[in-house]
Amino acid sequence: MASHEEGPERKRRARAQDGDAKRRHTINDVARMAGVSKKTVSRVINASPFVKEETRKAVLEIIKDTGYVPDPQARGLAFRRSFLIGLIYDNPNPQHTVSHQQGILDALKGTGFELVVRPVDRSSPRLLDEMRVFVERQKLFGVVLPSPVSEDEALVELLKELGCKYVRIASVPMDDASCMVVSHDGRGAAEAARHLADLGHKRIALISGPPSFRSSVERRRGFESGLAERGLSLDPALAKQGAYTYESGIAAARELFELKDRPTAIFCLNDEMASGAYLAARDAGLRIPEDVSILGFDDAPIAARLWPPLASVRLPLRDMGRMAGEMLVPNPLRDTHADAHEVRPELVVRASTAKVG
Amino acid sequence: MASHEEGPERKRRARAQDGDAKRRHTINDVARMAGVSKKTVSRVINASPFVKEETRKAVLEIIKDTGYVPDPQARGLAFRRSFLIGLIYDNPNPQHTVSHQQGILDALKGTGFELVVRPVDRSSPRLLDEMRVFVERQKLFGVVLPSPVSEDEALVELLKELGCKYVRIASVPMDDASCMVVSHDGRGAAEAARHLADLGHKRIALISGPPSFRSSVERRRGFESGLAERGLSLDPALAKQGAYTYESGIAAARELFELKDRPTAIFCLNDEMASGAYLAARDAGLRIPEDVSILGFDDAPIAARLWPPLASVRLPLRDMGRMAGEMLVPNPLRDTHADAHEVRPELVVRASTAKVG
DNA sequence: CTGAAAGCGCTTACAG
DNA sequence: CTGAAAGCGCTTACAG
Repeated sequence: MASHEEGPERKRRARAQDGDAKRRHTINDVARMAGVSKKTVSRVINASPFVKEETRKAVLEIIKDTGYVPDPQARGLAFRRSFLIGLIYDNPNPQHTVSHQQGILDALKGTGFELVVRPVDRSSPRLLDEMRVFVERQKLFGVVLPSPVSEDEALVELLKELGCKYVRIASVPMDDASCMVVSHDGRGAAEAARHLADLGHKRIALISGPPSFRSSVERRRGFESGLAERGLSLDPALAKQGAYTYESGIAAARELFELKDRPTAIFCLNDEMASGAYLAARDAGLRIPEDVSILGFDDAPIAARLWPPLASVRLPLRDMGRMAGEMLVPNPLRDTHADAHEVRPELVVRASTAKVG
Repeated sequence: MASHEEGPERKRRARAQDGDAKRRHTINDVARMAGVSKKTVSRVINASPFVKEETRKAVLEIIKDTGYVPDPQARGLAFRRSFLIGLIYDNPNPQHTVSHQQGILDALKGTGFELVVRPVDRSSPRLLDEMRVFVERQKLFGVVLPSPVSEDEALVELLKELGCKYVRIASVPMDDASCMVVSHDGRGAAEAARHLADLGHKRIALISGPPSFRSSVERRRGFESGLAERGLSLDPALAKQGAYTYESGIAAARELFELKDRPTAIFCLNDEMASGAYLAARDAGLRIPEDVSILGFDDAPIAARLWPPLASVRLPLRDMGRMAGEMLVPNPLRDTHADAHEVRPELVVRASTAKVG
């Protein structure tokens, strides 16, 4: 025997091996080993204040030594609530989804909660029925709704009816602050407008997204207010509506380039459409940025890969996901209402914009 | 009273409303209404053959009328197994993750299984410990391992030890066919090589990924065998190793363009590096495809947005995810061992390749 | 083919 | 501050 291995360390090993062979420990094992009732162990697990400090310590030590982890299914069954967070999304942009996911998981790490993903078609007539079954069957603890799903008021009503917590990620406040992460897309768009104006551009065009996306409405509003700050306004002839797609960006930009008095700069409300504008500019024989400045939104991976690199407005997607996750899961260590759950879009300047010729 | 509302239809409504107000129905409600024991209802739910057809029908009707859905937590607790499928990924490419997710969920739709996502750092020394807790605590029914996580033999061993089903998605068979979805990246790379050779290129360069990615190894192998089919071979001076990143693509392509006898075509083992090669070509004053043909792999969204549009090898990611999902969840309707779980990469020809000048 | 009993691993009342 | 009993909604043996 290694005689220097004595005292608590040895006891710990012995306990850790106890039953380690087959199944994991249950609350009963822990209770027995700690010499208390399972109810007391339960109180410790759930951080009940009604446990003598001494008892708590003893139980916690056993928990640590045995590596005991409460069974989420059993807890969920008794609680009538699972430890699952749902991510309900309908976004064509994979980067958004993955970044949000990553952020939510940052927040969930170590909490015992897991993330269940659910892509949906927000225009489907069966959406609400599907969501009802999803939430009820899984007894979801809460859900995260990125835009544009976050803009579905009927879905939000359903969640309230089902007693399911939710956090809406959107470009503008549209609910109680305690269940909103606001990205203020409008502020980013305003900054974009000021940037172009400060480069001397007067004829600045806009290619917007579908009005069914609140983000497009807000970005446009912000853009116009940014222009106004510089004493400019959006010429209706220079306002084109796209569909947030590459093809729609090409078409809208072509129309703009065919104008007698064509714009010297174009702000596209996402990078996909900006990519389309690149193609249209090339076809029209226009150089970027010498003949036309182009600015996008999202700072998608593609932005930095285009030539010239596309200036764009970046949203901190992962941070937004993390905030949403933190708002959903209980964490006594965190001052829940400390900060407003808002983020600031950031203008990333690249070579696609320049002083007006 | 609406006297035309009689018979089964009325009974159905009455039953549907029964208790509909508060909670959802349980197995006990269904048993009582069907006049059988809960065990019999359980047998129907689990498609046991030991139920009289008549009894089964009666129970199924009640289930349908009441909208009863078994509680997955309770079932899981009794089964000692959850109805959750895990997706464990470590892939810098969001498109891969989202497409795989979508495909897995296609397969899970209507089965009652849900997908829990888990990004990991495959180089972390704590990976195995984390995975053990994840799988054990959630009592995962099974997991999907896309590459490069699928290449981690230690992780696979752990899953076996824990009795957790798994499906590995990889570029080449590396396990029993019943737990593999094979994408045969090598075949796609061979096709790429033949394509370039058939355009008359002799000096074809390769920019590979890190050897720690099996996909890179397989793509390279396939590329070389494709060259061999055309009586060509890879000149070691034209083989550069990248890191699957944009920057590494720039650096590798620059080296190639500085060679006295530079290549007339470059095959990049992913589109990120091909984007880098575009930049390097521009800097070197080389036109694509007139001076140099470039071909990528992945057919990422960026491929069609670059100028000129990048030819690339496409993998049916969503199909691969769907296959993995189908292999994991039990489905009596499907002939599990019917098809080999393999897919075929597809060469997407675009303007970035041309006959050698 | 069907059912009564016991149990999965927790928690909620309810007592002390 | 602590515990014995009952229950969450299912399933596994075990009987018939």
